Amino acid sequence: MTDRPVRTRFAPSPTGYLHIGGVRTALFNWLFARKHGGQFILRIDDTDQQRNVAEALQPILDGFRWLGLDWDEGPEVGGPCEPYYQSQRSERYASAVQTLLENGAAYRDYAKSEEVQAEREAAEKEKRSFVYSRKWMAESAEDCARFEAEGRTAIVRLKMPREGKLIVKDLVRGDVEFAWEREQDHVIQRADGSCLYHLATVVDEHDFKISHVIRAEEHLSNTPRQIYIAQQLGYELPEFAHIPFVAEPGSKTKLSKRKLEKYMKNRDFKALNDLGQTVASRIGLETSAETFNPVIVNFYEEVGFLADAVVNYLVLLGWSLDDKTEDFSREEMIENFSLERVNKAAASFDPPKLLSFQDRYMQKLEMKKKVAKCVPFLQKAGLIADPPDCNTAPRLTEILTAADDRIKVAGDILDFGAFFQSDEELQFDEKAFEKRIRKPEEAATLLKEFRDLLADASEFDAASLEKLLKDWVTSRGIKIGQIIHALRVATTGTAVGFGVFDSLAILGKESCLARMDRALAMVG
RNA sequence: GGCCCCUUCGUCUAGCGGUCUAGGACUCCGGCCUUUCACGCCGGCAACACGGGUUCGAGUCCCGUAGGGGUCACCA
Repeated sequence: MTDRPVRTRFAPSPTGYLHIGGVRTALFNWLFARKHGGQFILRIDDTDQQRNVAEALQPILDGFRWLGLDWDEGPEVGGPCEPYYQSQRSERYASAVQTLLENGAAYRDYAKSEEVQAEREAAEKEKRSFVYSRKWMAESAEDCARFEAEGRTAIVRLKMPREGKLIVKDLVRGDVEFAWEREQDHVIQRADGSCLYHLATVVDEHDFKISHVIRAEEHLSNTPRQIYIAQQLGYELPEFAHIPFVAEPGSKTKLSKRKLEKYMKNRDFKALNDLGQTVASRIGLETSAETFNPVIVNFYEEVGFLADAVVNYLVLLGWSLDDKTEDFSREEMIENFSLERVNKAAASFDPPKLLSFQDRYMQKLEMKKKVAKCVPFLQKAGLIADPPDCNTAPRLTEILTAADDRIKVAGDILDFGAFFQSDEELQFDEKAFEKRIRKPEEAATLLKEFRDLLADASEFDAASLEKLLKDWVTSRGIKIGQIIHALRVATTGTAVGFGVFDSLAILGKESCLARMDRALAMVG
């Protein structure tokens, strides 16, 4: 470990959405920086962006904000190392290329891409590993002139060592050895002067004074060339930590946003997705599989997950403290995080486990906050006014109290839409109505009898109603099951939900009677 | 295919030579609770990839095999 101030970074591409695997990587960077009192920096990889960057970046920044992963430097907040957008840093890259050229660590190459491709194929055919012949390498101004006279244009390649080895010291994996002869003369600058990723990354890391490069393991094999670039530029090397990637559910393959169709065949993934779709359709959210699915973090926000639950789940994907602790507050996470305890093997994304964290966090959430989380969903569904009137909070509190653990994500409040609809609007679930009201012989009669009893009730709280019904059931000589299901369907429209007496009390006498009358009328 | 990485219950993991008849969590399966649903509670199934070493002793160290994965761009 160096004694440099700790500075970590995450470099999202402005693609319009935040990938869950990327978030896990960002989280580890953030945690490490916070733990060591350092800075967490966001750099934007927008070099090959055709689209509107600001627009495509917004969901990503929103995602980070929602998760509570604050960045010390980067877009919107600025910082001493501006600019943080790669597209604005081309001069820095170009000057680094110039230095490399002057050092002899890079050269102008006049080969046409077909020519290099041909060499590559020939090598493949002979089953030897490909090494560029450097046939069109310009070593002097004369060479350049000669090649240019042939109508060729130059790109810049790294002049990589062709013997010896490099040991990459990795904080997660230990020492990893690479042979230089396997490395290629990678292109670092195109004919049009634009620079490539590896060069840009190394320059940025130096300019931003990044002390620890914590990234997914797919970058491990890129590390030698980056180290070479840094060394040739005279940069102090950062520490490297290659963390395992997040894998597909039930597989070790890297989780990707492109393989949704495959994931949908996974029962658990599909269930999570369906949950999201249900909420989305109830709030009239237009969704496309591209931008709204469980691989994308914004999905969780839209559906009403708690950021703390998502983060807690994610931190345990590839990291653990001990053999039993699973729940961590943000402070505890920061306090306990260490790269030494990061695993080496890929961890697959497991929707049920995420859901269980969400359940637990929701159960712990204080009522006031729960109410606040649910309000926007009711508004978007058009069930309450925006801004809410003064009845909303108390009523919602009553409902949430009665609903208890049944609200797993904030969007689940829409399961109880019946309490916000007018008596006339209430939709009866056809199947439930058939099974509980129309089909049982006595149901309608009993419902009518109880309705009249209810009409005379003086107390309309849950406890009184329960006593009322139970006494009546006893005196009438029937079982509670013969009336209670019909009662639920008649008043809430559905066969499932929280306690019937709570339901009646929340609805109030007037609504109960109106709804029961409607139901009875439907039986005919 | 070359190079590199990885390998404990279905999944996330604990385990850093004896405390492992391998622990926890999620899932799953029973049961209890119960007016439905959910929660909760109790119980259960389930793993050291394989083969060699080293050692008095190996899930833990070494080597090999197999399997999985990553990477081999004028993408990032």
